Amino acid sequence: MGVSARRGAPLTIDEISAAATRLMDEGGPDAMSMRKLAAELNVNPMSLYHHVESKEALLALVCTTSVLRMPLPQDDGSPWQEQLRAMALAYREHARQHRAMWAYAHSRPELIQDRNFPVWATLHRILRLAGVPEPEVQRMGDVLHTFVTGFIVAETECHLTNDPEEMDRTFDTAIDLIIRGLANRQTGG
Amino acid sequence: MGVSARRGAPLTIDEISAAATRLMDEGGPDAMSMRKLAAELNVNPMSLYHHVESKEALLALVCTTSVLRMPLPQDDGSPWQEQLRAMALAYREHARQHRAMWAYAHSRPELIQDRNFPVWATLHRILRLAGVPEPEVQRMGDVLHTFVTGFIVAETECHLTNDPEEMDRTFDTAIDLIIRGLANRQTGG
DNA sequence: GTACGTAGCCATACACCGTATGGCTGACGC
DNA sequence: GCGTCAGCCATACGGTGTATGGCTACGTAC
Repeated sequence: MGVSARRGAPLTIDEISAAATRLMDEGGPDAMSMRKLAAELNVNPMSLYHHVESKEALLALVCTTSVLRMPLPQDDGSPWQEQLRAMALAYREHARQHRAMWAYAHSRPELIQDRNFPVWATLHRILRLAGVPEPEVQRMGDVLHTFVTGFIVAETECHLTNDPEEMDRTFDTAIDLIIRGLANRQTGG
Repeated sequence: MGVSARRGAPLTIDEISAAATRLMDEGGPDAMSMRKLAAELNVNPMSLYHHVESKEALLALVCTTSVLRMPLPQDDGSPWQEQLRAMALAYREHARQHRAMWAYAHSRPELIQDRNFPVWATLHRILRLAGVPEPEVQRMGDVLHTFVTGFIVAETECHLTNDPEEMDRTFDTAIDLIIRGLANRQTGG
């Protein structure tokens, strides 16, 4: 029923999403233009709008599907410090593969505010493991998330050193600071 | 020599910068279009380019002048914990007044990477006061900056709670976590 | 006074953007 | 055969940043 004149098969949302992700990764939201995307898919720009409500909606889709694919550390019985570090590293790796997407997602509150993403369950689990009392889990989770996110955005946006070794040391310093802050909730000043 | 036909006085860079800041605060970098800016100043769009190299350069100017105006805590002899908190609050206040600018600045590495901004001297001073050994001051400063920035971006971009009281509690949790992490550099795990 | 350089300004134009509108085509149910 | 509708697309509108080149009026030199 009305397949594209220039293509054999009809468009699919997955195809669109994949191409959009590529354009996004290559040049950010400005480079991901509906026209370029259509050209890439060998389709008229307006055809995209049969599968997607708007550019904004498409970018939201791209962000959420990507986040949902991010691997998270399972509870393997290792100490919470290890698991926390592993989770931060997962974030870091994901951000490195999708720098522009990260920056963009943070300008869209509704994409971040949603606490139903599995990320949050994992983070809260680790915090309970670290002995954070229940009424503080949500708040502490929010704080840690902003810290790790802030660090990783800074790293991927090149606000810090360019030396990879020094960068790793800085990452360790960051995680250690968080871990010490968490570990000394009772004793600390 | 060639004053605008529609205005009495010639344009000034300060005037342009001020209007650009206003547009930026109101609707972010997209709303700050050269055409709207020109209309606001009752001038032809192209006239702006006699005072400014490009939109990008103008936004860079807007960001840096604004950051330089941000008030910073002086060393009043109070404990480093107090001064650190005061500095975070200064950031917070500034971000609240210029949300969009903050988000934008963080997509422009060269605006953040410059360690000559007075912000850094103040931060490093406080860290020395907290007993951070000299070789770690720079690194720890970078880490703290990413943490505080991450938190404040999250707050101003509404990634967290909407309840102001809960927001203040979350802010305290964040600062306390940092302070504990710093205070227990030797003893902590 | 008059010629020239030039700072400041602006009209026009180009290439790009997102998308509203409305019409085409061809598969499907009846 | 006929209606419906999914999929696609041509056209057009109003927006963007800015390259180009020309206008005006002032400051200076002669």
